[in-house]
Amino acid sequence: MSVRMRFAPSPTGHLHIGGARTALFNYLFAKQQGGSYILRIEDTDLARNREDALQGIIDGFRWLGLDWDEGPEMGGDYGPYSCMERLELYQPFVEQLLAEGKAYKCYCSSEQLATEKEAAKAEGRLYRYPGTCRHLTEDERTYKEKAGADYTIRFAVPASDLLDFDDLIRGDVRFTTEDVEDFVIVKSDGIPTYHFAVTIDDHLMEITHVVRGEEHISNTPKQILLYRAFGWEEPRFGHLPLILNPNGKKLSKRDGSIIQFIDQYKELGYLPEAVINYLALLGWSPSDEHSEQELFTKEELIEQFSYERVNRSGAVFDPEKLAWVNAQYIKASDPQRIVELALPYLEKEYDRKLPLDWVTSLVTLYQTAIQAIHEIVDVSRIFFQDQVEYNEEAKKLLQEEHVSIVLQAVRANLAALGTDEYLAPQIKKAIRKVQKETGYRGKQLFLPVRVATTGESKGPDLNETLALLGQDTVLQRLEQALST
RNA sequence: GGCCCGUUGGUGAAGCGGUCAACACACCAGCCUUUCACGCUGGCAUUCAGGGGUUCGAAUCCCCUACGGGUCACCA
Repeated sequence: MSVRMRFAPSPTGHLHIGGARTALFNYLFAKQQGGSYILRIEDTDLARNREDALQGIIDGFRWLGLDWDEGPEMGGDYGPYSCMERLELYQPFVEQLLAEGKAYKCYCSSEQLATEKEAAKAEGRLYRYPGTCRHLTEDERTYKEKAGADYTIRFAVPASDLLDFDDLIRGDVRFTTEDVEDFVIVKSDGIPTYHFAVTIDDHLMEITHVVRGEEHISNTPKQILLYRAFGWEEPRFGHLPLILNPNGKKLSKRDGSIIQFIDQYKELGYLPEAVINYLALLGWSPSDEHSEQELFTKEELIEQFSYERVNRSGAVFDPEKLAWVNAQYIKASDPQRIVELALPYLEKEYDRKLPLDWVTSLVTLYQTAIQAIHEIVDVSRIFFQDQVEYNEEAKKLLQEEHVSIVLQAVRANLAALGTDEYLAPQIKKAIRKVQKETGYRGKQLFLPVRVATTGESKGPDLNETLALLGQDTVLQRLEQALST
């Protein structure tokens, strides 16, 4: 039987790193096994569905390169691929359960249930739905029915029974039916709950492996109960460790401690292959002969991935390591690609078109210095300012005794260069000459020049910087510094 | 609180009964570059949450305790 796996998000918001990581760990295995990868939308919560969320998720998937074989925009033989389009498909299964006495109508209102819960809580008891409507007499039932009371449909959980499964990552996990109450499978608005829809969908779509976050581990017994009620073969289940924030807590949507949405990383200028690479390492590690490798192409990940090597404990998301991975990819990239990615940031910042060859030189200069593309803006400010701003530290440095001697000599030597000679190699020679003339070298020589022309005490290769700045600008800034 | 899952350095982790516990990020130091960054080299867990076992031998197997996390919805 061929492997079929799915990622089934609810369209409630942007694709976040936890979801993307789950999607990835499904994708890698499906691809490795030559199976199918399905994207399905779990949109049974009308109140929380958001119009643009699906598009956001699709965009995120496309950007990350997680191509799906079936699902939105792709179609497939097992469609449709969202619950709300599948509503009529669930109906017969609900009726079957009802007819077989494996499910029943529950007329308890949510207010009533809430009150019972409150009471239980006040008494320090833990509340579990007592099965009130399960034991209704025929009369009571018809009465409620006649009154037109709203109802949900609950699954009648059988008496004590072992509910265990062999988790792909954790091995044997066991619950008993005592642990689960008569849960709702159809809400009072007639829409199935997640538990119900997901198992019907997984079965109908012939999903072979259900891999999701650890928060679903305690939902698994409910789904197993459903598979058993229908006499269906269960898929393999697997539960991924949680991604934690720096405080060791599960990420919540509003957690401000880290950037957690995929589109935000895109906007900041992270490369999709870097995000994939980092996410893969969050919970998974390569085996022996690759144990020291940190950088993996998607193809390598597909080849090497295995659930046996997925960690069982939660992983703290480390933005610094992600940044490092991203920097590795930026450095290794074709400069042309980085230029194309960087150009929009610069043009937006300065609201004008910039000459491509000049930007190419600029970006190339900084390619090894940035960890994300957006940094190009901050780092290259000096090339866009009319005047250099000297901060206190710079001013102090420029006051040092030898500085004016150095700067005057530099100015003279650079001014002596013809316009067509004003290139990095010639500039280098000119500065070397200054060293001979003044006797100053190293830091004493370079720092004043850098500070005078850029206002910064650090930056990329000075000769290249001066060349790109242009002769007029450099001479003018040296002038400015000398008169400060 | 019940149930479930987990616990190797600040972080990601390797390790799967046998010399001094890989590697990477971060951090620190040095080298390189006539400057900064990049890069390179070195340092950074006498110890694997704690305590008991089992064993000639345990981070690795068993038990207990502690701690952390997840979940207990007409949300997914």
